[in-house]
Amino acid sequence: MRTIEELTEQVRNNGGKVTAQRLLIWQTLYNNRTHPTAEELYQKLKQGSPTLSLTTLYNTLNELASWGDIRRIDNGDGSIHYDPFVEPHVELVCLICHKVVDSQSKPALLSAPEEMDGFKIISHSEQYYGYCPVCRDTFNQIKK
Amino acid sequence: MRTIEELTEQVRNNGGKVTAQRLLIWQTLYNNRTHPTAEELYQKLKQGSPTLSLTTLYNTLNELASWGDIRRIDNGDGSIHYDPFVEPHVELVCLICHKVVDSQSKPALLSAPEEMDGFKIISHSEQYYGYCPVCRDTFNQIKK
DNA sequence: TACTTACTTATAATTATTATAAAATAAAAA
DNA sequence: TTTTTATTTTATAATAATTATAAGTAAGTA
Repeated sequence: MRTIEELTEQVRNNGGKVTAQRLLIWQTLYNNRTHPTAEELYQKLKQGSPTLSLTTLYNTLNELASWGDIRRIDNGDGSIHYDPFVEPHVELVCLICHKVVDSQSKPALLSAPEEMDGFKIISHSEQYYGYCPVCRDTFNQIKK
Repeated sequence: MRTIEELTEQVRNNGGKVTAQRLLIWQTLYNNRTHPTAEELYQKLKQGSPTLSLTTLYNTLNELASWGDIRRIDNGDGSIHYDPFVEPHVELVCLICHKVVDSQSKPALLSAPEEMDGFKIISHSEQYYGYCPVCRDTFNQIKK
């Protein structure tokens, strides 16, 4: 995710307004490595800004996602998680409890091509699907 | 996705029953490369099996996902897409229209480690996020 | 064939996300 | 500074995907 200053420029360059709500949401996401959902962010943000609406939060998250500053993670628990850490990294996805964990392993590719099959590429990640330490026992029961 | 025979064994080995519904759903997914949603599958399946319920379809899809035979794809359009093609491959994700396209490019890693950070690994994929050919014009407007 | 347990169905409930329209406000213009 | 205007926010309502429940059905087994 870019810095607050760069995001400010991004909004201004497109005729947008740098509102208190946008700043608050940006600051809460910046350097956050916890993959929060919209609802989790909302509960946290409401403490400092009780009138903030969920719609605004969703609008701001969708906007950041369209710029490539955050990424959506579907971990299968019914709500979308957001990840402001968009540098190349490895994600581990549990097939049973749906947890998504950032791995400590280095990704195989450190840089992405600028273009692929007509797509302009902004970021990338590697995902490994399997059974987390907690669910490995369950795995032994279901994967026979 | 494993073959129908292997899935049959999988169910039987766990005290399950190979029902007409499971077979029908398995057969429809096998060799399918279109990333269908539950609803899309349901419309198709209902033609041959009018009393099939959405609940059964969801149950069967979740079951296949927990075995690693299919993978969930969140393309941001509000419903989960399912991908029975779980061999290593590259996916291109558009940040604007949320389309997810299988790339023709070879993945950087052809095989996954058996274990990573305590996870038992079943499959993996590479994802590249950016702007698809259709949305690249929009990109020029929003990414200033 | 009959029994047991797992599965399926129909229905209802839940919940995440988006649409809408009025009110508020940031930023540019006067 | 005040005014203006377009963008944004808010509150509310609507939508739609997915899951829970409970009664009925059928696969596998003896």
